[in-house]
Amino acid sequence: MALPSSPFTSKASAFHIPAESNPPCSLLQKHPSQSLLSGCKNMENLKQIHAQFIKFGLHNTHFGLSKLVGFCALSPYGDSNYALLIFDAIENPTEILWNTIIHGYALSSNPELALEFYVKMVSLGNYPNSYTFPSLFKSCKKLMAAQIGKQVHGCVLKLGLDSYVHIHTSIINMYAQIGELGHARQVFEKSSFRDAVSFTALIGGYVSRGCLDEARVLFDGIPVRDVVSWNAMISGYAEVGRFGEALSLFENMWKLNVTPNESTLVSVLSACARSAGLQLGKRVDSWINRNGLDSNPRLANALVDMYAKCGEIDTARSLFDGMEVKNIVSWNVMIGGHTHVSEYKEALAVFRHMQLERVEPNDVTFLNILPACAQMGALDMGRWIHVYINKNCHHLQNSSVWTSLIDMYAKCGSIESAKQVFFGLETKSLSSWNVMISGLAMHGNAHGAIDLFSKLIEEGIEPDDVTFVGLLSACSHGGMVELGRLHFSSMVQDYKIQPKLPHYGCMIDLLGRAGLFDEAKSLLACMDIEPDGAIWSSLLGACRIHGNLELGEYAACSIFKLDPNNHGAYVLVSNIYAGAGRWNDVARIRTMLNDNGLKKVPGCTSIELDSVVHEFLVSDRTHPQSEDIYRMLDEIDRRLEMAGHVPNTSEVHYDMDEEWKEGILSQHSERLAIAFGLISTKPGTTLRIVKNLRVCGNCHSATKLISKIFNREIIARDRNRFHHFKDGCCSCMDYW
DNA sequence: ATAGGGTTAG
Repeated sequence: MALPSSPFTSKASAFHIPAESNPPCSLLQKHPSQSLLSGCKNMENLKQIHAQFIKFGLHNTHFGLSKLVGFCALSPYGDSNYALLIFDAIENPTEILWNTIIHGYALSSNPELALEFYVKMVSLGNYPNSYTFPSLFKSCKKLMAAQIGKQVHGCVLKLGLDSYVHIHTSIINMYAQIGELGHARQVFEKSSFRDAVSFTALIGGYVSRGCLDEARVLFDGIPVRDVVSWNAMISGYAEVGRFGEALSLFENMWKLNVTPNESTLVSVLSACARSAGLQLGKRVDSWINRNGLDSNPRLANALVDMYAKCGEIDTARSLFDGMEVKNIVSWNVMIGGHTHVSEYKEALAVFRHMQLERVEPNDVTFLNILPACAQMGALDMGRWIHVYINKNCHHLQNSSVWTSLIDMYAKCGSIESAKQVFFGLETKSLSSWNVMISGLAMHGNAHGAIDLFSKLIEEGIEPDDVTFVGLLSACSHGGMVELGRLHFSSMVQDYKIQPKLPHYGCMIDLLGRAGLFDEAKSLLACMDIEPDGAIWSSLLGACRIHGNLELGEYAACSIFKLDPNNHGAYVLVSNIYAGAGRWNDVARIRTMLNDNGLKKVPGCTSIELDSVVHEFLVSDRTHPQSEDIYRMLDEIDRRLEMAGHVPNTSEVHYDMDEEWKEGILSQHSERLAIAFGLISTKPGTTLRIVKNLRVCGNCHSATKLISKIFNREIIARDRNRFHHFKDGCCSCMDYW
């Protein structure tokens, strides 16, 4: 096999190469150390190549140095400090070297250094040329420095360089992205040549302002469109949620045989993801496979996201599991995918996996994982994230993360920690006020929620509809009829906020619980939207408390029209019949339930221990420590009995609560979780449990006693609210 | 040899 001849043997040695002159390129391009640069993927490698350059004397040539500096300054694998090190050692850098360094800084996260170096370059007597200015405009754009940009534009005109196509386009791009669309348009129209690139630069300005129709007119006017023009338009439509137009444009592009590239496919898959476009998404997937692009990390991420958002979580998961290289986006995609379809346990598992692989989470990770912690009551995990953020994210700008943290603490039962985060915030976003108010409401601290609302008003912040949901639910949980009415009418009259379903829901719940059925009915009658199942359910619940048979039947019928399989409604209406002694009707409902084969949502309670969430179903024996748990259950029963607790077995026959027919009361899921908590934690530790259904009356009174007997604070979240059990009492004052 | 437009997760 013939080896390629070295440029420095025989023929090459005929050339005399002076140290400071540029040798013929043809020779150097063939040199092994030269071709190594194009395959260089990290700085270690670069330093070896640098050594080779020195060995062959290339470090004395501006050509060789330009190549080295170019890699260090421009490559994503480079290192601008190393570039500067080489650059500073050069006695008289050429314009090319200056341009390379300036370009490198323009691409970096410190684009102001590009401008600094430009000033230095000129002050040392070098002349900027057509290669210098595009980097300067890019820097101005990144810095949003309109004034400096205009000054640099002035320099270009003075030097007569404005007709260079690269400069011309970078000026349009700068003005377009900096909010000076008029200037961009002017430069564009004054010039004699307009190609796809300059068109697209201008289009970008319209797109970033959301002016898609103006952008489209320009796009349609491009003489010869290239793939980037298509991408700009497609991603523009996708960005503002005009998915149909984004996707039909993509179909057009496909028909015209323009080959999509990575950017096109990423934008299209994201549009599919956000518009449930599974069919097209699958076609794109198979195209990606056919063209061997399936190992492209960005495309793989986009595919996982698309499948997850289109409901094919299992396809998404198997793609994710099969990915050889996972980056932070991959993990976030996957965690978000599970959260999106309410698979919170899976989301937490993926996050734990990510921790084990030592992948650093970022703000998007937190925004995806914190709601899963909140849902599952995974307080330890939530705390870990909070500590992590305090330790590692000093420059966290994303206020939503703080809001999510407050929400997580509140929903995990740690309202004190929620308050600490909230009051520690320097700037409080409206959402942070909102989650804090709802959090206090959830915990039954109605006065706290109402006080906080007053504070918000005092600070001159305008509340929104979400604020009022929290406020009204506080009134409802606290049974504050007068205040509820007041705030409801103030919302409409003073703040011009149209009540939505949740607002009506709170009011009807409030009025119903207080037995004010006439007022509840007239509110129902004047609603401008159809009441939903939740509203009828709270009315039905109120009817049960007050034994209102007639309205209860009506509410139940309304629920069955909307949702014939609503198990809870059958139970409630049956309880109303039982209370009125209408045993035939009780039996009739029970038969209906059986005949319809209605499956209730099984009651499930979870408790977190050392960042692991343990879930229990009624009479569950699947837990590895089941034996110990049941031993503890017996102990609890024994001590409850000693304390005089009488299980309400006589009522079980007719008072069908939500865990009706699920067997022995003392094996309800919350009892198992509490028993597990008691044997797994040190005496005195607060137990936090999360139940998916409303807590039953029996367990409620039992838990009150347990808190006293075992001297434990027990914080229980049920479907509606929190119960803080302490010293034999519950914070809900038996009102839930 | 160094220079222009579009790019993903919430």
